[in-house]
This record gives sequence, C-alpha cells and structure tokens, in this order.
Amino acid sequence: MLDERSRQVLRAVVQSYINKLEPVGSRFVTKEYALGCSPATIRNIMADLEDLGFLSQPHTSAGRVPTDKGYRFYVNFLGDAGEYGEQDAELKDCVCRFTRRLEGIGSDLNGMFVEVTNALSSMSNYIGVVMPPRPESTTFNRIDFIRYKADKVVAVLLTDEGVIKNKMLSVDAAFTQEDLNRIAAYLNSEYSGRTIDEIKSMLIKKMRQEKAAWDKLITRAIKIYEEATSFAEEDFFVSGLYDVMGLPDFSDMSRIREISRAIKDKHAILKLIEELSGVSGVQVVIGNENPVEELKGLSVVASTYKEGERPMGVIALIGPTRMDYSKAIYMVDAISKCISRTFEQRTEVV
Amino acid sequence: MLDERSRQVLRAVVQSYINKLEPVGSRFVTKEYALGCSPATIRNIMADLEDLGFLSQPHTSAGRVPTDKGYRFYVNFLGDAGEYGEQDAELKDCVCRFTRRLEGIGSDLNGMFVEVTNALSSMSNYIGVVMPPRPESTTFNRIDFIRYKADKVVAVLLTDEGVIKNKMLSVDAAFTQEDLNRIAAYLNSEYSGRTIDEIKSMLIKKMRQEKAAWDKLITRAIKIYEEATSFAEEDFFVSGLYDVMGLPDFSDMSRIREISRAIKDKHAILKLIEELSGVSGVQVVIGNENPVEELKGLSVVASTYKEGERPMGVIALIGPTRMDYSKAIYMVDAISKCISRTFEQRTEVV
DNA sequence: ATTAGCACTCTCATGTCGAGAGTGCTAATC
DNA sequence: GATTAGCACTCTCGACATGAGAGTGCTAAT
Repeated sequence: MLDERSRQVLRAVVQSYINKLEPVGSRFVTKEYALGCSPATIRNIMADLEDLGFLSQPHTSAGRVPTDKGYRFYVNFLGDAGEYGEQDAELKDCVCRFTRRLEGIGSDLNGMFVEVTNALSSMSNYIGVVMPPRPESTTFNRIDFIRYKADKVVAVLLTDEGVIKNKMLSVDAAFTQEDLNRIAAYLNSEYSGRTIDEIKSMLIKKMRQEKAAWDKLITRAIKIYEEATSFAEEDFFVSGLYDVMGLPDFSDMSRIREISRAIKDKHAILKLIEELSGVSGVQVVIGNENPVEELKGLSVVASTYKEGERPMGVIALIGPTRMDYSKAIYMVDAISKCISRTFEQRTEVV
Repeated sequence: MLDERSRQVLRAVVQSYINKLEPVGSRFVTKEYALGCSPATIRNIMADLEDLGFLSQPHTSAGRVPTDKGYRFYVNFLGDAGEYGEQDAELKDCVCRFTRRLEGIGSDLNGMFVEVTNALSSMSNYIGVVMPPRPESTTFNRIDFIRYKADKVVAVLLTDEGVIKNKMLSVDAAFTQEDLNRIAAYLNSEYSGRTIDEIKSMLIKKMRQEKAAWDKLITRAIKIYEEATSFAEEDFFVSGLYDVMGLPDFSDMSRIREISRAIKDKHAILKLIEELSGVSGVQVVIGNENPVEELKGLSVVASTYKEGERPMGVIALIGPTRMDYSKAIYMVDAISKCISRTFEQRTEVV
C-alpha cells in the first residue's frame, strides 16, 4: 500500500507530533530520524502522503499534522504496541506493580474498579473508564433483605463477581423480618448461579404461567426482587478529567467543557463503549470515526475483560486524537488481561 | 461606620459587579442607581471607599472592583438575603419545589445527598458540596454480616439517619453464617441507638477491662466491627464543577485546574468545611479569608443541618469571590433547613 | 531519483496609533 | 461647605503595519 520509506516518514510524523504537539516539518524529520535523505525528498513524500489523505497542513506553510486516516494507518500497521513495554521501562514497571496489587485486592470489585480507573488515568494522563459487568453477564450470588424502620427494607445484592449493590426500598409495612428472610431464602436457593437478567425474565415468565394459583410469598418475592434490581442508571467508573485538562490539546476551555458534559450525562460514553464491548482484543476508535457526536475529536482505546470466555465489561482510555496510541494500547491491553486473570483466580479458588 | 450614601454606592458597585463582572465606573452608577447625584460625586465617594479598602482599581483608569473587605461588608451589612426569595420568584419556586421533593425521598440518605448536591449546583451554577453526617454524630441502627464465599464477609451498616455503608471484609475462614449472626445480634442488641464513635471507644474499653476473661465471640465481634466501620476516607458529595467552568470568572484554565485538584484530593475542602461545621446559621468565607491555601480566591457559603439540636453535617456552595452572595445564602439557608426538617419528620414517624 | 537553491506564503511577536472609558483635580456653583 | 462641570491625564484595547522565522513548492542541476 505504501512503500517502506513513506511508511517511515508517516511513522516519524505521527510519533513526533504525538510527542511535541507541533506540526512537523521536513527538516525536522531528516534531523531526528535518520532516513538517509534530504529535506527536499521528505517534502516530496509528505506531499504524496497529503494527497493520499494521511497528512494535512494547518496552513500553507506549517509542518504536517496527521489526519485521522493517518493515525489509523499508524495504529493498524506502524504501531509497535506489542513491544511498547520494552521501550518505556518505567511504565512497564508501573503496570507490573499495579497488576500485582490488583491481584491482592480480591473480591471487592467496586474497590478494584476504582483502583483501575485511577491507575489508567494517572499513568496515562488520559481519561480512564471502567464499565462494570453488565447485568446480563453478572451472576446472582445471593440477595438479602434487612428490615429497617417501619416501611423500609434494605436490599443487598451480591454477585459471584463480587459486586455489591444495595438499595433502600419502600415496601408496604406488612413485611416482618421473617417474611423477608423467607423471600430471600427462596430467591437464593432457587436462582443462585444464574445471571441477573435471566432471573428477571424467568420470574416474569413464572408469574404469567401460573398466575392465579400462585403463592402470595412468591408474588411478593418477584415484586421485591424487581424493585431491588432496577438500579437507576447503569453506572461506570471515570477518572482523570482533571489530568486531561493539563494536556496542551485542551488549552481552550470549550473543548473541556464539552467533554465534561459528555461524561456527566454518561449517555454518549455508554453508547460507544457498548458498541465496542464483546469484541476481543484492543479496539481503537480515532477522532471522527467516533459514531457518537459528543465524542468526535476524541479517541478511545478500549478492551473487554472476560471471565474465561465470557465477556464481562470494558475498560477504556479516552484522550485527544493526538494520543499516544502505542502507550494507550499497551496499558489497556495489559490491565484488561490482568482483570481477566483475577477473575480466573477467583473462580479457581471457589 | 459608613454614611448612608457611601453604603448605597458600595452596594451598587458590588451588585453590578456581581452581575456584569466588569469594573464599574462612576457614570454607570449614576445611571443605573438613582442616587441623586452626579458622577463626580460618586467618584469622590468611590475614592474614599478605596482609601478605606472596600474597593480597588484593576488599573489606574478602569472602574472600581470590590475587595474581599468590600464583599464582607456587603454580606454583613448590605445584603438582603432574607428577602432574596421575594425578588427572584423563579428561584424561590425552584427551591420550594425541590424541598417538597426532598421530603418525599424518605430514608434513602445517600440518594438524598446526591439530589441535594445536584440541586445546589444546578440552581446556582456554583459548586455544590454536601458533607454527610460525621461518624461521631451518626447513630448506629444495626449491622449485618453476610457470608460470601470462603473467607469473605460483607458487612452492611445502617444508621438511624439512613446512611447505608457496606464493605467487603476478609476474615479467617472459621466463621459460619451462624457465628456472624450471633455477632451481629450481639452488636445490635447491645449498641443500637449509640453513635458509631461511642461504640468504638466503648468496645475498646471493654476489651481492655476484661481482657483475658472474655468471650471469644465478643473479641471477634470487636475486631470485625472495627474493620467494618473503618471506612477508608471520609467522603462527601460534590457536583457542579462542569457548570462552574461556564462562568466567565474561570475563563482561564489554570484556575479551573487548581479547583479541580482541590476537589479531587478533597482534603482542603474537608478541612475548611470542618472548621465551619457546628456553628448555626449561614457561614460565609470570602476569597482570601479562606484559611485553606488551595481555596484562596474562592468563596464558600455554608450551613450546618441538624437533627433537632444536634449538628449533623454541612452543605455548602463554592464559587468565585464574585459570587451572588444573596442568592447563595438564600439557597443554602433554605435547603439546609429543609434537610433538618426531613430529619425531624423521620424521627417523629419512628 | 535525488537534491540544492530560491521565491513564496503564512504565522507570530512586536510596535505604533487612535479611540474609548474612567479617573483626579481644579474651579465654579448652589 | 458640599456638589458639580470641565478638562487633562492615564490606561486598555483593537487595528494595522512590520520583520523575523519556519516551511513549503518548484525548478534546475546532479
């Protein structure tokens, strides 16, 4: 597709633009990257690359800047993410230390996710995102109900993966703690090991089938379970907005505000990440490839973590189009694999 | 201290600076506020106010801008926060609607706090902060332990006020659910109604006193309780960082980044709010009065909410020095009172 | 095919200038 | 004696010009 030297030039431009954030000129390329030819030659090649849509010029006489297509080519064919760790020993070290720590955290998934987002963002200076396991892939472990004051019940939901969720429910006052225990016992004995969503549909089906002839307790159980598992909003973990503000890419406020808004209503990110979930390997979405309006102009590097073969959730880095893809890919890959590993360990032990 | 007309001028300057964010000149004052005298007179008065330290000039020939001292005088003597609601019917309406909604939320304190921060920030465009009740003033209602996998236990802590906290504990594998139930039953029967901190010190004392001759169960109970109530970090609720970025005061990035950082490590805010807590009525800290380095240049309007006479926590608005104090004071006052009211209702019902 | 040379273009920092806004001071006025 | 009108003065800000610097495209030579 591109001859060797053109590739080298493209790589040079992408890499030095990522580092310096300044349009890169032909002279600079010859100086920093020993390609064995003069600026003029580079200029010709660059002109070709521009015609092909890989590079562009901010104005007539500035250096070149990669286009989305340029980044895409770089990521697909020129990146060396696999060996990134070899070059940046410090980062590799960080990641290693972190993965070891993660393995020590054990079953407190919420805690783990917080750690992961923080690690992602602080090591990369981009925005770290972690999507916890989706309800259709979380396995119900047990639910408990605690009576609290006259008409309130606290539901505590545990999953095999370790996510704890709790919710305060308003119930009609007729429930005693005894009732609640029976409901919980019923749900636990009957449904432990299935996914949250499975259970939901099973319960609904059951209710339809045997409608009238149904134990009062069970109808109650269904109702209360439904209320307990309807968690307001699919939540995810974010961190690093503040670090990202330090990047020179976002020196103007308006961009930042956009991003903040996008993250605040979560909708856009959720949508994007959902599209990326399930596919294995690291996914990269660059700039305007982004299907979601609010995130155009940002790049996303994401990877799905799994329990065995079952995809659970997604971790991602969101940064400027000019992000250090090699680094990001390396990190996301390493950490998602690490998360998967902790899941395996867990299931082994139990 | 200041004759009537000087006060009027000071008020005029503060108010129009708050609205316009532009240095206000003598001509403008005579036009907008009918004080019955000419620009020249105003100039003289302004010069006096400047000598007294209430106003300052950004440069020789710009209008005047209030100093911290100026704002302070305004807040103390010129504000009309009490009747603020009369002027801004829309806001009053908002606050009313919101308080009514709050009363409907009931016992889900966490949910309530989220609502409150959101309301604070969205109605004011400043940063809303809510400090939940401190451990020394939260009343233990009950604790439950749920056995989860081999060596993990989930502790669920409920307080009278409705705060739910849960934590996954690693315990030695010897515990059966029976054991856990007995421990919980012991703690619940013995200590329900006391504050979290009281209980902690009581337990420690007990353990010391009767050291050797102590039921194995109880020593375990103590250990497990301690672990369960040691919550990593005193947390509080924040919202509105993104809105505040829209304010012209923060058009330069660096300020925003500072603030973000301050909020991120929470330490500074915690420290400040703690200093303000317990005092009744609305507290105002203006700009450099702020004892905490990171927050200098910002103003804080805070108020303590109570259960009966016992102070529970603090709500606050953080904004630029040039914030609309009357409005902020009105809001913080109204909402903190409303929170207190919901506490009363709750205790009545139970 | 590559390269040296050169004219050309565009940005950016700097400097100058005039308009506009607001002040301080002085002298006149009520 | 307080207030006001008038005026010179100061400072900011945008518009405009200028020149240095960086980088290009093209052409002719290698």
